[in-house]
Order: sequence, then structure tokens, then C-alpha cells
Amino acid sequence: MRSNPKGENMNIYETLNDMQQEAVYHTEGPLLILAGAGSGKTRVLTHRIAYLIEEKGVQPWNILAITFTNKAAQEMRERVDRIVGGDAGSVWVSTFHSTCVRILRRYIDRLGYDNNFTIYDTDDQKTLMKEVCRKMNVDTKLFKERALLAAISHAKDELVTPDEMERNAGGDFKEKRIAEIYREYQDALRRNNALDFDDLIVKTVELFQNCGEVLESYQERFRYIMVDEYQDTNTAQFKFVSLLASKYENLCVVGDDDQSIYKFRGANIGNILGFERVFPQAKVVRLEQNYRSTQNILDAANEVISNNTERKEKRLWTENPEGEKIHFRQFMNGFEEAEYVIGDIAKGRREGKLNYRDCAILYRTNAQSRLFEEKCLLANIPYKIVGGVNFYARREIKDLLSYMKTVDNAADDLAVRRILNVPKRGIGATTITRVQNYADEMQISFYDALCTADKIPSIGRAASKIEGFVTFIQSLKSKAQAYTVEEILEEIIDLTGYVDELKAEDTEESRARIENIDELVSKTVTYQETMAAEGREADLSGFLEEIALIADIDTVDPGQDYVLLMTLHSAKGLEFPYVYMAGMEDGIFPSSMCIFSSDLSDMEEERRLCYVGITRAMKELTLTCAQQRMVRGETQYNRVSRFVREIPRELVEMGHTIREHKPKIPEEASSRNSYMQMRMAFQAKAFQPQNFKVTKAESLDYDVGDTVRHVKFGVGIVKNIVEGGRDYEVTVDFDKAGVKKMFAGFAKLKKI
DNA sequence: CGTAAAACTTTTTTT
DNA sequence: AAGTTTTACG
Repeated sequence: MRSNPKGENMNIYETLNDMQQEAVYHTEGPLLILAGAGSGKTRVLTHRIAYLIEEKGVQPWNILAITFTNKAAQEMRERVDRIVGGDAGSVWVSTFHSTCVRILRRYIDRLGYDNNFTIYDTDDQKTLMKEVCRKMNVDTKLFKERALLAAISHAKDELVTPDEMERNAGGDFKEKRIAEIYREYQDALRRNNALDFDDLIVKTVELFQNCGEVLESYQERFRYIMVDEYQDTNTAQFKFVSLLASKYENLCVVGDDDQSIYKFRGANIGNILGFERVFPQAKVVRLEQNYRSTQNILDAANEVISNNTERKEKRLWTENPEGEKIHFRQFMNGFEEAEYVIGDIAKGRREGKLNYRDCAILYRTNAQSRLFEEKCLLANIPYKIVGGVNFYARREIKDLLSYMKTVDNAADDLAVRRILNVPKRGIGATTITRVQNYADEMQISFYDALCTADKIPSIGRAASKIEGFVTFIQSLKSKAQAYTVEEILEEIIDLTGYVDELKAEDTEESRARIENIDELVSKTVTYQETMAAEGREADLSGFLEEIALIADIDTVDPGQDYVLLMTLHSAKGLEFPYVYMAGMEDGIFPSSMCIFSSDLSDMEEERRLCYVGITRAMKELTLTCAQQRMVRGETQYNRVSRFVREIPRELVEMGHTIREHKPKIPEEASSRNSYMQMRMAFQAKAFQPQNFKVTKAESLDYDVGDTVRHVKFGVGIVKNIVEGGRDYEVTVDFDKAGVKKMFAGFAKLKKI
């Protein structure tokens, strides 16, 4: 592209509308782009980067673009690459957290940390907080760990230090105590040479404020800064950006106050509402033409959001056709709701109307995914759940990662303690407590205490076992210099016998765990390949950090054909031709928390979340709800969501509401156990990436007439096999479930 | 010390 | 309902 004549390059900007062009051409000085949903803001950002490089002669490495997710960063980089050619490689496109980690890896030693610090996830934070509470004799009935961490996180979002918190507390005893705990928690993090998520931002700001020359070097480097999803930045992130931009003031922020949905995470909507106050010379561009949705969908979204009072008045418009009405369906319960949604998708697919990847099922809470997952399994529909229990939160993964962390940063007591007795080395709780006490007394790390185990009083027989562990870790550490990340992991797996132990167990569960471990190994390989391609070093710290910062949504592969199941929050920034919003009930969405909240702005945030959901839909939007629903083991009776009632009736098509019958499924089928089994089988398969894409096996190990077993339907006889383009379609007559047609790649039939 | 069973929470949304 | 933590016992 770069070598093309200039005239041709100009054309790419002329495909933008007037407002979009205005945003692209305004390159110097602060710029606020108020971009409504579906108004093409990503296009604007990518074209703006291209314009800077191609027309303004800005060096790519002088540009920083901050996105909300790694996936968005990756997509943006690809798009810029397509416009300007290879040059975009040196544009920094990443999330706040990744950007900060990259800076801290280089300079955090100036704040008294080691440059190979560990990043603590939510689980680690909780473990650490428990320990802090124990040490400080905190009554965890009075101060719950979760609440304490939330309070600390809020403080960090606002750049409030423990000292400041204490000062602000005044005579409030509780607040004072929290400040003390905050201080102790921070000390504990430092002792472990660890940072939590919030620290990544806070410490970078601290670094900038304490080290003028570091800040200056980054100010020089990032002369043009762009921030996406600006409405969801918090005070600390704002500070980070304004420090960086304060020299050249070429700061372009893009956001939509109607899509601000992360207040609970510290997002400060004032950042976007007050941008013009902070930068009086800022230019403001509004993008109000929507290119994504049908007129009906957009009208519904506009009507719902107009019930909010605290917002910048605006009304999106579109030239798109009216489209279908919004579908609304009410059901007896959650089972029927899920059955309908999955059935509707299956029907659309049968009729050739859609691909699975065109569909998304959105809900308010992660727990709601379960019913849809079950129905997908039953209907043989490929799906991916975004969010919920993280891959990296699984026990086997955390165990192995803890080994890697220990090798990387022995000061990380949490990691060391976790693996000390995994696999079983006969080192129990009593011994761990004794070592810990000794370490505390001597003011050394847990690992260092282990190294001198023989000097610890009353440790007795355990000393020799500990010695074995220390020797093992030391040998890993020395190998780590010469080994690749993958080799280190393989070494850990081999020498601990972790997989061997699981193999011996030989249950559905242990097999799934082994699959997960294989997946982790392949992630190390992918990591090494990516780093090699970018010419960067593939070290252990880098791998661990990538894992800590990767969000579930980042792993969604648009090349694969599956239905996406996720929360409304995760859906932000995405779009789908067919969107289902499930659980549209007062008490679920809006959540009961905000219905009963005294703070009216909570309801407004919930409404914005609904607005985000509606505006994800391009062609069709279906809203569903249930009259009764099981929530945490209790049956709830909820009325239809107020948000549904805020949509004008003439935009909605009600369909036949509530099914009268309840076809009882053969009850073996919906038992919990078989669900778990199917899920395991599915997950195991899902981790072999090619399974959805190409899928077709060379041949099947069964034939017509053979007896096979299906995880859910049981034993049956193969009646027919049809070779399709993507996969074999197999017809099986099951003893109990009757005749079923299914895809071989998906059904995982076993010949018996 | 390790396992199994029982009791006790949990309740939004996530980088 | 499901996950986590405590308790009891071998």
C-alpha cells in the first residue's frame, strides 16, 4: 500500500463520512470523539493511525493506541497493517495493563521491586489477604476478605495510598482499620515481589511521578496517543494518560457515555464528561450515524436509553432498513427459555439462514450460562462460553504455573507454598506453619527459609523432605537459563510426575485435566513462536505475564464456527447479526441489587448495560424471559424486565407466549452426572483447535451396523453415515434415546 | 498426615 | 446449586 501513488491513498479516507474524516484529519492537540454504538469508531481509529503515518510523516513508534481488550488491540493492529503495510508493527497497540507491564518490566527497580515481579490474579489476592488478616488478627466476620480487597481496589483506582486513606478516615474506626490492612497488604505484595492488577497502573503512575527522566523518555516516545472505550477509564488510568500526553497534548480519546458499564470497577464517567474542562482547547467530534443495526433495533436502543437522565443528549440514526421487529418470548422457566433459544439457532442453521458464529447469547450473570450450555450439548451445537471459570484458574494449571513462578521469582511465597506439597511429599500443614513462623521471625522469604530447613527448630523428619524439594527447584532454576519456556514446563511435568499421577487415576475428570495441561504446553509453544516472529525474547517472566493479562474474550477465534455465550459486559465492543438477550426479568436484569439500591445511578448503569446489549445486534434481536427461575437453589418468580417495557410495543413482535406443555425428557438425560460428562468430553475436544475448523477425520473407526456409545444418549447402532463437506453426518438408533443424527466430529462416538 | 464427609457460604458485572 | 472450608476419623 505504502508504495501506491498518493492519490490512491487519499481514497481510503474518502470512504469515511464527514464527521469521521474530521476526526481523522484533526491530528494535533486534544480530541474527544463521542462515538455512538456502531458508528465506526474502530475504522476512525485505524484510519487515523494510517493518516498519521502516511500523510503526516509520523513515525509508527511515536504512536500509542490503548484498547480495552487484547483482542481489540490485535484486530486494530491487523487493520492498520492492511492499510499501511508492515510499518504498523512498531505502533504500540495494547491495553492499559499490558502497556504498563511493559514499562514496569524495564523500570520498576527504581521503586524498589525486582524487574521480574509476579502479577497476582484475583485468587492470589484473596490468598494473600487471608494471610494478612490472620497475621493482623482481623476478625474476618467483621471485615470480609472480599470486601477488604474491594475497598483497597477502589482506593487504588483513585490513586489513594494507605497513608491518605488513613488521613481521610478521620475518626472512623473501621476506615482506619482498613487503611492499616491496606498498608500491610501492600507490604506483603512487595515482600512477594508481586503486583496486583490495580498496582500495574498505580505503580506506573508512581514511577512517572518519581522519575522525571523516565516519564520524559516516554513522553518523547509517545507523541500521539489514542484511547478507546474512554468512558470506562478510571482515575488512575486517566492520570497515566494525562502524564504521558502532558508534553505534546496530542491525545485522542474515543468513547460513549451511554456505554459506560464499569463503574463497579472504578470507571469514572467524569473522565469523558469532563474532558473538555480538563482540555479547554479540545476539539469534539460526534459520530451519530450507526452502520451496524436495523432501524428497529436502533429505535429500541434509543428509547431505552432515553430513560436515563445523566447523559449527553444524542440520538443515533441509520440509513439501514427497518428490518424485523424485536422478538420477545416469555417461558415457564429457564429450561424452556434455553431450549427455545438453542432451538431457534438450530432452526436458522438448518434453513441456511445463519452460521453459528453469527449468534450470541447474552445474559447478566455467568451462572446463567449453564442452561444454555446444556442445551447446546444436547443439540450438538458448537459453542464457546466466554468468562466464568478462567482456564488459568483451574487447579492443575495453577499448580504448574506456580512451579514456573517459583522458578522465575522465588520471592513469591504464595506460589512456593502452593506447590511445596504438590505432588504429595508428606509435608503437611503443621510443617508449613512452622516454616512460615521461622521465615517471619527471620524476616526472610518462605523459600529462603526452606533452604535453611535444617536450622528451623522442631521441624524434625520433614527437614529431609524439604531438602529434596529445594534441590529440585534449584536444579530447575539452573536449567531455566538454558531451556526454553516449553522445555522448563515439560521438565516440571516429567519430574513431578504430575501427568503420570493423573493418568493413573483414569477418570473422565483426570483425562480432562491432562487435556488442559497439554493445552498449557501448546500455549508455551505459541508464545515462543509469537515472540520469535516479533524478534523479542521468550522468557519465563514474559510468558507468565501474558497469561496473567489474557482475558477470556481474547481467545475467541472468529474463524471458528461456534455460538458465543457471554455476559453483557463481555459483549462490549462486539457485534453479531443475531443476538439473544436472555433472562430479561426484574431481579435478574436489572439485578435485584440495583433495584433495591438507594443510589439511583445504579439503575442507570444497568440501563446502559441493556443499551450495550441491544446495540450489539445487527439484524435480529430476541429478548427472552422466564416466569419462574431457579437462582442459587431457590425458585424465584420475576416479572418482565422494566427494560423490555421501555421498548415501544410497535417495535416488538410477541410470538406465542409461554408454551403450555412440558415435554418430559427421558430423565436420565438431564441428570447432572451425564451433563458433567458431556461437558468434559466437549471441553477436551474444544481444546484441539482444528476440531471446529476442518474437523473432518480421515476416516471413522466405526461403520454402519456397528454398536457405539455416546456420552449422553448411551448405546446405539449406527444406521447411516453420510459424508458431508465438513464432517461425517452419522445416524444412530439409540436404545433409549431413539434415532439421532449428529456430526461425527462433535458427537465423539466410541465403538464398542 | 491424608481423606471423606459435613457444614457453611455465596449472590452481579472483570482487566 | 455449587463451591469452599471445617471437622472427624483412619
